Amino acid sequence: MATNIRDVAKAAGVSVATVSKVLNGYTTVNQKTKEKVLRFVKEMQFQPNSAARSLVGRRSMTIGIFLTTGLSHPFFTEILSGMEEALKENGYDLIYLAQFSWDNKEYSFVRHCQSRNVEGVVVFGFQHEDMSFEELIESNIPTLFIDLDVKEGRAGYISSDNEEAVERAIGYLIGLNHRKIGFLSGDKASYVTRHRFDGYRKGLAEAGITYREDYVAPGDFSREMGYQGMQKLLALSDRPTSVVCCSDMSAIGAMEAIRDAGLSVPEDISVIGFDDIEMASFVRPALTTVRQNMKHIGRKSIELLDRLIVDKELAPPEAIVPTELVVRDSCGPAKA
Amino acid sequence: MATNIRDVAKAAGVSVATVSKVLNGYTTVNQKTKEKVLRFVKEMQFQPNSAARSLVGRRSMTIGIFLTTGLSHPFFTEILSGMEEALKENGYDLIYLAQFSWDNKEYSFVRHCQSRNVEGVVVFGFQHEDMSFEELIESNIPTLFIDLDVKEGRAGYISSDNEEAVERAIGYLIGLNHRKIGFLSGDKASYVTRHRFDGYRKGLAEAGITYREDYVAPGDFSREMGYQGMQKLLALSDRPTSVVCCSDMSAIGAMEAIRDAGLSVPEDISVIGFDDIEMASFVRPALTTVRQNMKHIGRKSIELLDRLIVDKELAPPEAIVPTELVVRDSCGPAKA
DNA sequence: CTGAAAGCGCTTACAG
DNA sequence: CTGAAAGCGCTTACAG
Repeated sequence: MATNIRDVAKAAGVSVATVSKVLNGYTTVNQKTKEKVLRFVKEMQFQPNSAARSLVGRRSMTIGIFLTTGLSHPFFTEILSGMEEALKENGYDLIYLAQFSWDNKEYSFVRHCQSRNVEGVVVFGFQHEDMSFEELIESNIPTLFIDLDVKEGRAGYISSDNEEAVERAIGYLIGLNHRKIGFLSGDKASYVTRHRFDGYRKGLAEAGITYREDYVAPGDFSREMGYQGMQKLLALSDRPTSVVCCSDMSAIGAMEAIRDAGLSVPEDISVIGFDDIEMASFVRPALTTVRQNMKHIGRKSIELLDRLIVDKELAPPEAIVPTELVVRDSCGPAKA
Repeated sequence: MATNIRDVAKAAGVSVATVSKVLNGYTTVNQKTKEKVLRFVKEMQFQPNSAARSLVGRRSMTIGIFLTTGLSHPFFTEILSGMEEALKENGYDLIYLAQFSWDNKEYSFVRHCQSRNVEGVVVFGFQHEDMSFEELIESNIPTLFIDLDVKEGRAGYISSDNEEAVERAIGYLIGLNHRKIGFLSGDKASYVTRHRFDGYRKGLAEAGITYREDYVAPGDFSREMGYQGMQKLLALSDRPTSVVCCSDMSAIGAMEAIRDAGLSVPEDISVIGFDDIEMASFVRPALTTVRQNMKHIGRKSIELLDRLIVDKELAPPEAIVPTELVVRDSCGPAKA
């Protein structure tokens, strides 16, 4: 049906081996021959069968993607758009191994990758306790974790600079004379939450403010838990005048709780979000938040993975991406 | 490295052919043999190399996806989550052919599909005028278009019932005594806009209302154009008391224009959106809108495609998915 | 019911 | 510089 290497060899009057060599950039082939072959390749729109190629041990040029959340995680969308660019630039296609599910113990993700001849894997949405990555690490498949600090064998990771981000947010609030600053936590088990919490403590410490446990409300990034967490903070006799949240969604929930308590943002309480999702600029007051450069993270994750794939000796990378504080209308000076 | 069919054949003490046969469900193999083979397959976690499989003409179990928008289209996210389920149920993996770009004339998407041995393709985000689908149609690769009425060869499509949706929205407004109903158009060239416009005219006609060209504002689904389009409508001496929009984003833009003109929703003007994106329930007033069942569309698109792949004789499908009017706070009775 | 052999489309030593 | 041949891991007639 579709043209194969033999067709173009025949058309060009050379052997299959020669066509293969020009396709693979061997320098030993004569310039004239090379040009002739290339002409036919182009004319016949020949594109080598990737299955045959990977079968003989050549590169498959596919990267697998592995998510807890499914492809539809709102957040992942932006990561993807960054990945796309880098994928294209480096010649990869992206394969989503839909067959996999964690709960199926009979099934091995690693085996699936191998059966698909995937060259590398991006992993997103997992926490350490979710599972053991042993099999993946031992398989030696180049792997890049997003937002999880795995650095072992041929696996590295990339994440925002979560600690510095919150530290800076705290600094901003302190500049507005806040001293009573609450923290609306994300999922406790999560890598990013831990680092954001570290940033919180560090920011406080730098300003000489004593850490108060009751100023930290539990959460899980959701709007609902943001609402509930904020209610707890509001119930305090000596309640905070500001709060930094581990996600925009929970910040939005917090703002609702504040409003429902008859208070207002930012007059009574200042709130800072995290992520800068689209909605952050839509809510009223528009949310001041930490912008994560997810697009960059997506692009970089592919670039790092590519290097890991190409260079077998490369030490696993560890990339920390700067964030940006986007100041909008949800923070104001602390009430005296 | 990874175990192959020869390893399990050896372990089970049978020939490679026999292993292959049990793997492929041949009924000619002895029950005992079959069980033995299966035991080793499981024990050794054997998973056949998909490259070798597709090379011999067996199914590759991959579906390609083809988008104008990139994977990160906010809308596509929900479609994907529906696709995921159906992909899993039917044993496919999803491959995103990142290498492709429309502007590259040297490059053929069809050839890329062929070189990847993709069994079917889902196409999303294109309009008729964007390009010619000739090559794709002629290739006879089973194809499913989302939101574009291509039905030819082995290509079919799926879309929401756009016409009925707007017709019903109009009916709802008429029930609120509106007679002056505007239409905020989406991209003129788009399939969905055309059908929504048809629904608009039909809804009007059913209520015996004369169509007025000046009640139709141009747009492109964006917030900005929603804002501008609404401004045009507001400038009319005899302005509409309500407007149905071709997207939630443009409805949000329209609400801003109304507010900026010193009017309010729904007291002065009622507005209806389209899509029911997450933000629709966040804006104030919460947006009454047409909910598209994108998840169902995603799931169904894979199911239909699977049938098309499996049954070579199947006529190309055409699926129209019902919508739902989600009533929130952006519509009220027409002012007398 | 089972297995030996050919072949899918490529690449890569190897010989010339 | 070029090509014949072996082989990647599988499946499928075919013979037994």
